[in-house]
Amino acid sequence: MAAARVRSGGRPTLEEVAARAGVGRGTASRVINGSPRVSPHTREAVEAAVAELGYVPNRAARALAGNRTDAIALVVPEPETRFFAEPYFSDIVRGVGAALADTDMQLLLTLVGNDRERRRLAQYLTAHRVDGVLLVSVHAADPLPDLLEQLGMPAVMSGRRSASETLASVDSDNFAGAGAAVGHLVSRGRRAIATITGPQDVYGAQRRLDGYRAAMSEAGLGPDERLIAPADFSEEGGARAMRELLARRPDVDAVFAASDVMAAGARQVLREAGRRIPDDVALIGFDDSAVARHMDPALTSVRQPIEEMGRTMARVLLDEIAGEHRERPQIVLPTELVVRDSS
Amino acid sequence: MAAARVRSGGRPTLEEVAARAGVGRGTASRVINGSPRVSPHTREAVEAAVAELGYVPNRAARALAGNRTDAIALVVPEPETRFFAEPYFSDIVRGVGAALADTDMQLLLTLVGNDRERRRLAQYLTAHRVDGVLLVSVHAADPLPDLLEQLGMPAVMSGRRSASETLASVDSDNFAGAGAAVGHLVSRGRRAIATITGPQDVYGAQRRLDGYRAAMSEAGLGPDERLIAPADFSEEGGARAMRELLARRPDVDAVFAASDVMAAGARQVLREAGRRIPDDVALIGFDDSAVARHMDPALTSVRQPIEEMGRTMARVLLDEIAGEHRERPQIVLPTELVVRDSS
DNA sequence: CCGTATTCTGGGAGCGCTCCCAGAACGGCG
DNA sequence: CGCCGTTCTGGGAGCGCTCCCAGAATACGG
Repeated sequence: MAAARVRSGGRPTLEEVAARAGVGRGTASRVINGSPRVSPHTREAVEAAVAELGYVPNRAARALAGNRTDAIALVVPEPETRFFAEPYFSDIVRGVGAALADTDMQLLLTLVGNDRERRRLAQYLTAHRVDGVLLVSVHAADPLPDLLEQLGMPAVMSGRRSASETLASVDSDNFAGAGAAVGHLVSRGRRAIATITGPQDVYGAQRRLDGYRAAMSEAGLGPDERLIAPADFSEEGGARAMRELLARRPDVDAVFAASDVMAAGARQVLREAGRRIPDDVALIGFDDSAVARHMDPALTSVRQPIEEMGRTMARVLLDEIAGEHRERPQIVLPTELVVRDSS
Repeated sequence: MAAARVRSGGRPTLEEVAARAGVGRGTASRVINGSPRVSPHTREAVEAAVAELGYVPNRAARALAGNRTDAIALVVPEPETRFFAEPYFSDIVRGVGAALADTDMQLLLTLVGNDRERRRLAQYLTAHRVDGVLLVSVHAADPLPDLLEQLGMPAVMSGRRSASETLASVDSDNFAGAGAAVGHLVSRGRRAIATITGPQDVYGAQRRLDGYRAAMSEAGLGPDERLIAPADFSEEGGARAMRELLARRPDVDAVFAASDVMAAGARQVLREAGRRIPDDVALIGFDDSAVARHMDPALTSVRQPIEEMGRTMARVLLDEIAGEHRERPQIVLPTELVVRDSS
């Protein structure tokens, strides 16, 4: 006759563990949370009881009593097709997951759409549903980062909004990556090296252009604005930009596109114009995505250590939650040029 | 001086909402949970108080008191590179997210590795950390589904383990998809139509082969086992299989690969063998991934409605959690042939 | 107009845990 | 051997909510 109504799916409670180990609830709690102020003998007894009973702490109770949730949110901008595209999303998730594996932190996935939703989100996040927030694909005008900062919620973003980012961030070295791409083209004897840029309100895209410019002047290939065509990270945008470049500088012999997808668009146009890759025009992309590997010819591309970025973001966030380093680290991870057939 | 220690980041509690509305805690709770047993007048008062205070219920307290978590877990097999690859993961997440957007269910992302971890996972999941589980990329021998079933935990999987699946599942019509691919090839006048299969312990891969076989005999192209080459969904596997096929049936004039990635491997081999696509050999893949769109020539492929699968999985799970339909629905969503240049 | 059925409402109990305080047990020193 | 400091321990209080039970308010029939 249901002496005790089945609590929580019949799982043992801390109290039961304590009783079994012959100690008090407080002591059992101490052992489970790794407090040092427990005698070895007692500790063993509690640990044995935990094992025998298959005790797993109730998260909700913990969260309620401890005023924390042991959960972090990965906030993903839903409308951004780009972020969802290979390889970004999967790899970030994989990296974050790896960093969290040894922790008992949970990963909450939160898809948000427009700015209104983002504001509402800030409220929800603070209503103590998470201990910290991972932000990806943040635009310069995004209200969320500042909101989180005001609320004092630990947060780390991938990429930065500007050179003087106030939140903790993990970025890849877009500047050096672009430089390496241009350097490689130069070393292959290319002179009329053009670039197709990403949207300039994305800091990373800015840096790729900066890197291009710096490498060009360093190579003594003075600035020629006709070699710079703006686009928006899309395939169609890449194609359009390539057409412009061809019109303005028909002698172009290399193109550095700030994303693989734009490179794919450019390739299409080059092919239609009868230019052979890499013989007539060398082509380099950015991201080292599946698109690059399967393009024909296989695309040389600048690889970002995305999985490692995810891992690093998670680690930085965990530190921040633990109350360490209040100095908002700005981490920049190296990029790497992956040379294939297109250059 | 700190009359009340800042609770929960200073957020209002139900009690405060109730006080402000001039009602009891119970009544306030009823309004917030949409109980009908509240007078319209009272309801309005509470709703006003909620709005003024910006009240958001504390999840942990709710979970503890209500013995539910309002959270579901998406369990992702970590070692499986395939699942993480385009387009599966992103699209499933997107679909699930969309279905959950109107709910206040949270999405927990759980990456699991080997079987040992999976067993441990079952324990954690039951320790009432989630109300339900979404399983993707399940193998025939996976212990997790049965574990969840025993524990009575609501669960839905993508794909099935066999024809007689006991858990709720959402699958795509692999059989019809394969049939459509073969039918298309036949209608283009191909006769020596080969197939490169996926691992046969994956039910979906089985069904694709079944669909191929059925369509072949229907077209009067009797069975020829030499036209069937097994592989493992990998690019290298696809290449190997293609070499076999070329050796066994040099007259092959079409290949249906059970995944785009395998098709990419096959394309490589065909090209090296001097066979033109589609002139000499037509090629069709499965998944309609980015790889297909960017392949040269663009790959004809069978599209699965992955995002919709995600949405459907979430909906079925929510129903199951709500206690509806205990009959474990087996849903099969239609596939669609996307014809491009390779066939 | 009263009794009874029917709504509506307030608040006690309790979910399982952490925090913290006070008391018990132990140790070292004079 | 007694005193005080230190370590260890038990358990009360409380986190914010839901569940549920009585009691209050209202409605209805005779």
